[in-house]
Amino acid sequence: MKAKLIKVLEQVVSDLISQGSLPEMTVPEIQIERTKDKAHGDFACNIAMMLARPAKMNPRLIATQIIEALPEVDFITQVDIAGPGFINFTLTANSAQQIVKDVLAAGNQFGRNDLGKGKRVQVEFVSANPTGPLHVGHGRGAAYGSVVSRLLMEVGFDVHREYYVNDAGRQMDILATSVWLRYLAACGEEFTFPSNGYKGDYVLDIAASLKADCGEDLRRTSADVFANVPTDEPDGGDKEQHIDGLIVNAKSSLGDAYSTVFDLGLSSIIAGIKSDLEDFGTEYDEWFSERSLMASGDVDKAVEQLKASGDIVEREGAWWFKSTDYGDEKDRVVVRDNGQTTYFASDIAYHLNKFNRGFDTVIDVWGSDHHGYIPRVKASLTAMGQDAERLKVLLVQFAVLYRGEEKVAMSTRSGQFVTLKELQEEIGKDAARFFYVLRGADQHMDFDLELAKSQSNDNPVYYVQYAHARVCSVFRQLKDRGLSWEKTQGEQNLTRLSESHEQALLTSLSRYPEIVTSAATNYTPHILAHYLMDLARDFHTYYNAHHFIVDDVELSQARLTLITAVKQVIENGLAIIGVDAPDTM
RNA sequence: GCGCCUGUAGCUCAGUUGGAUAGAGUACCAGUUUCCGAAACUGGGGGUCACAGGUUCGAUUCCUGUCAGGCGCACCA
Repeated sequence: MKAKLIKVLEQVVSDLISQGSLPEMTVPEIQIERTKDKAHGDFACNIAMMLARPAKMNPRLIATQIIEALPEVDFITQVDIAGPGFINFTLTANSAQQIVKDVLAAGNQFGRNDLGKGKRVQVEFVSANPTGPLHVGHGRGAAYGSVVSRLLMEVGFDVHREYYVNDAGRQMDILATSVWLRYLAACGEEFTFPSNGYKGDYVLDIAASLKADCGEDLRRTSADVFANVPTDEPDGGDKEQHIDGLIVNAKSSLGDAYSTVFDLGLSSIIAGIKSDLEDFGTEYDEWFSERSLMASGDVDKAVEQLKASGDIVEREGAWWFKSTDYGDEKDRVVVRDNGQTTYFASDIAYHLNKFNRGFDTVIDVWGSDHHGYIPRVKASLTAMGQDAERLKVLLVQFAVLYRGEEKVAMSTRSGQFVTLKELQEEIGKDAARFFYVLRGADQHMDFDLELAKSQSNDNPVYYVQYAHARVCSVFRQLKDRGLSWEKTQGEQNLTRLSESHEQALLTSLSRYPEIVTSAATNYTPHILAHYLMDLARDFHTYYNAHHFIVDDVELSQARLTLITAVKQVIENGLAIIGVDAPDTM
């Protein structure tokens, strides 16, 4: 309807210009928006005010001319001038009611469109290091990434969801060594656990299953394990050198068996992450391994390509990517002087790999602490002849955890954190997802655990779910009374929906497709969550003001038809967010 | 010091891409159930949109500066 109106107005303005009623000028893009206040009709247009300056005419005068020249439009009943020169349009009652039929006809497809035209989009999100279970900080990225993915599917993109597994590198060696040390302790060896090792309970669990698998085959004496290892930090040494020394000893004394420990640690943690995400309503199409990227030679190839183009040069024994040539603030090391490639080298290869897989758009969802990383990744893509604009990095700000007034410190290393699993068990998947998605991603978020736990009934998600359950309850009541809903009869009597509460609901329903499109194209799931709360409120208000099962059969059927449409839209919206729409609470 | 994000009601946050009298939730106060679920509804108070300039018909929104908070500035990942 909006688009139709815009077309009509464009025609009118260009006619006025050719008639000489308006001077020659370039006409700005015509915008139609929904009014905030019902007194201003349903749609408003500000074109008269936009034209006032170039035309050097009074905006109200221009508006008058436009209205006079306006042809009949079938779904508009009234056109007014208001304020400084707004043109307000009021819809006919018929066109407002049409939305109910549209919703019921489309069912769970209502809200979908083909804006994306099947273009392929990759969304990579969470991608936390597999060195421990996911914690609540990852939850926000998981909720955000998965809802953005679903929104993009809803508007017609072919979406590929991916988790990048950082299964290479030093952190993984620290994990493997931590597991082995816990295993040795379980075998009876006595020593002080390194301050920089992973101390979480999950490491103990993995060590226990290692012992169950291998018995004491991997046992070495603690004297051997700690031989020639620099002292740890608490003893006046360096914790990094201490743990690196332990890694070296682990690799040499275990030999081939080291990979047994390493792989058990990795696979245990990945399995845990997968099941935590699944429980959290977050699915993936692919788990992409960093090691596979190295094994395939992609990392070396990417580095060679950039060496050939002169973008990677040797300096002080290391190889540097000259990202300053592309606007970054400093150059970045890709191959260290010890010959090892950096994480950034893998990332260059990974992003090239993504682009080569033929995605039209590549989306990375990152924690905001990685924002400094964007220029160098884009720079590397540009250097390799790719269009860096195709990469969109969406930053998610941190959720700061509180227990009441007290801030919760989180560290994977010390093992003191609240896991995503724990959060789910405390407040449930639905509440957690809705809560995370309720705020804009670029908004710093305070997440008070006490509040989320103790007042979980006040969580907005229940408000929306309750609206859905209430509709279901009405239909249970209908059945109990031996009555039934006749869709055809209801649709024929939609003109009976004349109460202000009903008008408000019709307007809210008609907004849904625009909300989905806007949420998807702007990557802003929170506006969908807010919309659902608004719709639920409109429904609850209506519920309290009017009865649906009434003696007037035609009116009753019309109302039942309306609330069925409301139920459908709530279902569709909640499905995108990944929250259940229960029939009873 | 430089860069990114943020600053809106006591608190947590929206604000439809620059529009009309800045809105919700929560908290507080006062009300609403013989009737489809009160996890609901109705009403009330509460604001220098951090501050100062600028752009224009019009600024919470865009630009500049100042102040405040978060994060980042490794041959770590």
